[in-house]
Amino acid sequence: MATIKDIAKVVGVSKSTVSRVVSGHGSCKPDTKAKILKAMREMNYTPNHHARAMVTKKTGIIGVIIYRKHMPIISHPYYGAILDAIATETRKAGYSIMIMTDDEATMDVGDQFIRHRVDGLILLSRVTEELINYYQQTSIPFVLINNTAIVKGTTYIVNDDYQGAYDAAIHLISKGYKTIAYISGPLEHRSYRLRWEGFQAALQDHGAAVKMGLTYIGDSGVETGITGAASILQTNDKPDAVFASNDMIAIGALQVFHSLGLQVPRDIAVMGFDDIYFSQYTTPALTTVAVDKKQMGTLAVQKLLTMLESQRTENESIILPPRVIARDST
Amino acid sequence: MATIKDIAKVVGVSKSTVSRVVSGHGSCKPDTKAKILKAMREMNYTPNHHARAMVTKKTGIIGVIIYRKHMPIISHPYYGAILDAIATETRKAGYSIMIMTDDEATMDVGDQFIRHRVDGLILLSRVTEELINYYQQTSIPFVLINNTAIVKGTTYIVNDDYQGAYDAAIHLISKGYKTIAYISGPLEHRSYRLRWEGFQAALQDHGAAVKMGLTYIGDSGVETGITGAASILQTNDKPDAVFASNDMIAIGALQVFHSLGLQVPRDIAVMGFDDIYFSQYTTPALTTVAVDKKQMGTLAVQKLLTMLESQRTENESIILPPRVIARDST
DNA sequence: CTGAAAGCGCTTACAG
DNA sequence: CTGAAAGCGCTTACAG
Repeated sequence: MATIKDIAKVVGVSKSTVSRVVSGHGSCKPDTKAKILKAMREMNYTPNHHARAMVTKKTGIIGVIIYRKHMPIISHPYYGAILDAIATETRKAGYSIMIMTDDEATMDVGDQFIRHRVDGLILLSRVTEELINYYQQTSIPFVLINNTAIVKGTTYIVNDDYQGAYDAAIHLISKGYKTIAYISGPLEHRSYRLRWEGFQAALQDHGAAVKMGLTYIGDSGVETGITGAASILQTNDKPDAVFASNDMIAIGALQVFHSLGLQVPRDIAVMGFDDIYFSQYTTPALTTVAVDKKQMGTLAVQKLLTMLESQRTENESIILPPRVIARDST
Repeated sequence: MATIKDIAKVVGVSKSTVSRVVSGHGSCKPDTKAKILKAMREMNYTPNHHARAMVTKKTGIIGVIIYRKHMPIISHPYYGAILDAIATETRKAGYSIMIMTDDEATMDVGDQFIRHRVDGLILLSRVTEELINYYQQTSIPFVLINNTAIVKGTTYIVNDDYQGAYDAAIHLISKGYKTIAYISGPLEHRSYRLRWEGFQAALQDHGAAVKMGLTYIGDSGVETGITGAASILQTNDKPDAVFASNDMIAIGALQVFHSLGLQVPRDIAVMGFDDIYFSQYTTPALTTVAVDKKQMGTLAVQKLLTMLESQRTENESIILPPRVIARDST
């Protein structure tokens, strides 16, 4: 692989001069510049990023960590959509991304990123307080997306989960449902807890019209929807609607009802949360609360880039407004 | 950030000695080793990956490029699943991955990876002959997954698309369907072309029992299924089954039939290809041909790692066997 | 077991 | 406009 030194020798100039034309910093006489450019092309020169990173202290890499309990994760319809936005936005800004996933909330992926001296970090999902404290003391700038824990002094981007669930409940109530069951993801996670609280608040505010059915709390996957829906059906007080705290769960519920011969929404309505890609293609199409996943990813890199430019960490909390999408399952 | 030099000074030894204990190469007297380790911990030392890469000529990074026409892509249920396997397997081997996507089949993402001096590359999907030639002359080892073009001298991993489509047709025929329509992704891509050929071959081999319905060729997304299904329904000779060359297309078709009040599979059967995660949750659950996406990703990194260890590029073609998954849509 | 030296491929003041 | 020098943080023979 050709180096700056090789091409300097061929052209008959110093490495410094070659470096100047390669990087574009500093001036150079037009015709020697032309000669250098030509040699670069002929010798197939490509700058060594590591050498450059060593001296400039900038790597142009931003690390992305997804902490989550269960695989698969990159392809996950929620996080994957955020990743897509992150990939697009970083690329636009000339940065590269390095992605790591970790099922345990450990620090060794963080350690990897420190070794690589990434310019900044974006952390998704199960980011605990302990983890945040760890990253804070590494002094590398980071922004959080849909973090589990809130720690002050950090910049994070979340969806307004409380409001979204509140709105969802209102939607259901306005449709005339009287008994609403609730299937939830793990309440340790901020988002599921807020959804749960927002939902309850709405029901309390409309106590006369509606009552809470059985609540089933499980994991965040389809299986939870399956077992949850099954157990809900066994109560004496059968609900006429079920709210699932995410679309995966809702999809599981949909399947159970279908296999049991129940008609959705006639026999029982189903509503989800997140608006993942496939929710529009379920049968019936799923009513849900849309989370602006693209915006989350895009804003995260923009905020991070701002921090990198200004050389200092901000602490800003961005709470994105959700939106009820009424489709055919309610 | 503490360097090897800092800790050498504190402990009172040379950088060389510190380097030896950090890297584990070379010997060191137990108690000076202990002192060094202690200092490393106290000073929060983390090796600089770039400095190391410079001298060892190994970066421990493998680049992953997904060439595809349309976004989103990381979250794509087919490629995302492969990415998950790649992420898991590389991590297991102590490598990091850097992911880039490109909607145009250009070389500049390749250029980025050369700058980073990645140890190897995994290229997914729309990898044209031109692109492969380009990567071959960079002399960086790579393996292809589900590549568009086949170029000899390369290592690639594909699904046996011909056989899968053949088997799919047999499945449909054995179920007694008489007229089968076909909705296809772009035939420029090897996989769609082979699926198309395999399907036709099976029909020819069983000419007496079945005939081909309308063929609709479009893109690879859900919309193609929607427009394709709609146009198929307008033929005089209505099919009693439709084969979609991927699950996304099948899902689109399913939706159209549902919205038109047709019962699947009673009025018309639908079969897909790929077995993406959501296919098991459609209504009715989609009959499809499973592609071993996890295996594709895992084998790709294993093959690449072998090449890296042996210091030479292999050329091996791995054709994974597909498997018909009969569910409720046929 | 340990240190001095050279070098990986670049950039960045500093002179001229 | 251009070059010599120092340095980024490591590793790797080579001596001792």
